[in-house]
Amino acid sequence: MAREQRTRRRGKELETAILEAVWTELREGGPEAVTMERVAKRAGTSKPVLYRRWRGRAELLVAAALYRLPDAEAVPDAGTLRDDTVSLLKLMRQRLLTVGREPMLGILTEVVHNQEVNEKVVKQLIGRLRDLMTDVLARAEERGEVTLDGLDERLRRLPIDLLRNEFILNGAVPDESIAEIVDMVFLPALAGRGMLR
Amino acid sequence: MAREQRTRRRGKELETAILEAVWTELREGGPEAVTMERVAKRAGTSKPVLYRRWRGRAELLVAAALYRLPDAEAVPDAGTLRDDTVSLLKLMRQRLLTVGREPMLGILTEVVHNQEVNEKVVKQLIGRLRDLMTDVLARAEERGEVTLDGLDERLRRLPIDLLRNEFILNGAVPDESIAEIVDMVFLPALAGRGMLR
DNA sequence: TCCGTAAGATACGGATCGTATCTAATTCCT
DNA sequence: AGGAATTAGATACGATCCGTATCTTACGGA
Repeated sequence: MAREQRTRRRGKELETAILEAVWTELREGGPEAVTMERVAKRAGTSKPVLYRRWRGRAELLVAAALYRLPDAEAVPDAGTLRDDTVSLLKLMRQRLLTVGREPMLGILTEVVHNQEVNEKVVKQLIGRLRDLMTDVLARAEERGEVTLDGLDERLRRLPIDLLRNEFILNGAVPDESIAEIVDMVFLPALAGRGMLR
Repeated sequence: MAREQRTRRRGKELETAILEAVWTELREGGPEAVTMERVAKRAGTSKPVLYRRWRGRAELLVAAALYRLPDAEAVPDAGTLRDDTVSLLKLMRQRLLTVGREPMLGILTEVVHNQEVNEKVVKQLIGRLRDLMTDVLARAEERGEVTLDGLDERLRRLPIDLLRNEFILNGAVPDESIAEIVDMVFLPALAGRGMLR
C-alpha cells in the first residue's frame, strides 16, 4: 500500500514484498486482480521492477504460488501404508488449499502457454509429492506390507492424481474423499495387482 | 469475415454464426485470438451484439465449447469390460480435445462463481459420461464379467476422473495413458474389491 | 568517498474490455 | 399493408492492462 518513501528496498526484501502483494491482490480480488500494475502499486514499487525479475504475469503467479507453498516435509510414519497415504493426502490438501482453487486454475491457465513454466510447476507441485509417495511406499515395503515388484508410475501417482482432480473440480476435499481414495481405490488397486501381502 | 451486407441475421442464426466465429479464431490463432472484437468482426457483426448474449469472454467460451460438444452417443459393445472402458475413455478424450484445454480451464474458472453455468457444465461434461460408464458396467455384469455388489460412485467414476486429470494437466492423452488407466488401475481396483469374476 | 547497480517514477503505443449512443433493418401485431 | 417494437450493426469512448524505454536517484560495495 502506501509505502514510506524513506527507504529503498532491494534484493530479497523487495522480492518478498512483491510476492506478498500478489497474495494480497489474490485475496482481495481473485486471480484477475493480479495485474502487473496493481501488484507494483500494492508493493509500493513500479512495473519495471517486476519485469526485471519475471518475464510476465505467468511467471509472477507461479513465483507467488511457490513462495507461499510450505516445503513439503516428510510424511511422519503412521505405522501402516494406509495411514501414511492418508497423511500424505492431507498434507497435499493443505498445500492445495494454501494456494486456493481459483489461483490454481489461474496458474494452470497462464501456464498453458509457457512450456518452461509448465514444467517448473509440474515439478514443484507434483514432483515433490510423488517423491513423498515413493518414500511412503518404500516404508511399506520395508514393513513387509507390499511388494513393489513392477510398481509403475501410474499406480504410484494414483492417490495424488485423484486428490488433485477432486480439488480442481470441487475446490474442497473432505476427509471422506481422502478415505475413499485410499480405501476404495488405491489399496484395492494394489491388491488387485498382487502387491499387497 | 467479409459478410454480405445484404441481409441482417437474428436470433439463433446469428448466434450460431458467432459461435462458429469463435471456433474459427480458436483454430487459426489459438485461445488468445478469441477476443470479443475479433470474434465480432469475424462473424460480421459487432461487440454490442455479443454482449447482449453473453456477459463476457468467459461465458462466450463456455457457450462455444458446449455448442461444439457432440452428444455423447452410446458406447458400442466391444465384448469385454476392458475394451468397453477403453472405448468410453477414447470417446471422452475426443470430447475433451474438441473443447480444448484452455477453454476447459476457462469453463472451470467460470464455474467457480456461476451456479448456473456450473450445473450446465456438470450435466453436460460429467453426468453424461458417468451414465455411459454405468451402462458399460451393467453390460459387463450381464456378461458375467463382474459383480456390481457394493459398487460405489468413487469406483465408477475412477477412469473418468483419471482421464480428466491427465487432460487438464497435460492437454493431451495418449493411447498408452488410456490403456494404463484401465489395465493398471481400474481393472485391478475392481479385482481388489472382489468384483471381477 | 566515489561509482556501479538497481529502484522507482513516468510515459508511451498498442490491444482489449465493456458500455453508450445512434441508425436502420426486420419482425410482429393489428 | 402499415405502423410499432425489437434488435442488429456501426462507431466511439473511457478505462485498464500489457510490455518497454527513459530518466533520476538512492543504496551498497570497494
